[in-house]
Amino acid sequence: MRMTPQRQLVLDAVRELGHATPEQVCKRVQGTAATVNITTIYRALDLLEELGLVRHTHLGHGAPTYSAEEHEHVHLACHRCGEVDEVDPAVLGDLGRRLLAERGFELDATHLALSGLCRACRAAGPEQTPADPPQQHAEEHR
Amino acid sequence: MRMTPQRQLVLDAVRELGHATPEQVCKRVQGTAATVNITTIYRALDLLEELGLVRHTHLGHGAPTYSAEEHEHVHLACHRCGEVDEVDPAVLGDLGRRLLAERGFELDATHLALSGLCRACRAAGPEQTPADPPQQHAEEHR
DNA sequence: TTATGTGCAAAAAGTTTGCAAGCAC
DNA sequence: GTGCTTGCAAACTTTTTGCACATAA
Repeated sequence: MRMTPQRQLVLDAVRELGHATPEQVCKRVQGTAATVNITTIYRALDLLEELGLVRHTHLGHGAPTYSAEEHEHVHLACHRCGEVDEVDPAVLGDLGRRLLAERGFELDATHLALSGLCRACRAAGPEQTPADPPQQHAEEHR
Repeated sequence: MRMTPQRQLVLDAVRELGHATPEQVCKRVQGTAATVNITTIYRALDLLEELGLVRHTHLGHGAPTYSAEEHEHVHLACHRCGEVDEVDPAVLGDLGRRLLAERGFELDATHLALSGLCRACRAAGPEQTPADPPQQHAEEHR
């Protein structure tokens, strides 16, 4: 395989964006090279993932996000507002070890987010339907 | 709202299936009432979720799965074979408490799966491309 | 030339929406 | 009749596939 300009742009975009959906990567790449097709983005992401240069994480709702491999931490996704926080995998303590011992399950903590309510949303109270439904804050970004 | 036959069938299906995608729920319901439309399944699932009778969990790949509310545990999803194991939320130990204290993040451990490699896939070894690619065992069920 | 990579169009999968018809009260 | 519910068709979003053309070695 060759590190083509398109693939390099995709890798750069992933590194710069931190986490990004294929759609967002596409936008970014097209800022530099407008003709690059979304198909190429998907293919490049798959390939870069096979090479171990990027990984993807499921944040809960629709699209997975891609990030550079070096960027390794556990994601905390708020299912009220969609905010994603990042924490050191060390917070998991010996969970990985216990799952391995008890269930034979080898945890990859960075691949999926942990879901819950972020500080801001907890502070905002448990109301299900905010009186003034703040746009961009829909449940799970539908 | 009324507990219509369709909605009852959807709820029953979710309870019987344990975890199921909307598609699977639809198949099941149509076993009893063939004319029920997939649209109705989606609407019923949303509604039952608002009522707190079912919840959905993101297992990592495409479709979310629905399960009955009483069915509460942490999911371990294998990203090699797609198997989903279930464990008692107690395995998480004080993780929830620590995240709350350190990050103000209120964990809902049942909403997202933990991802990793199941015992069987670990035993099968780390080969990326099995010599005999077992169908139904694609990475993340693409 | 041979294999690889790209863009485009179309297909596929999953989900949502609009609307007319049906049913409960 | 009024309003909630359903089925159907169509739209939409995200991702994948087929194919012809371009490009590198």
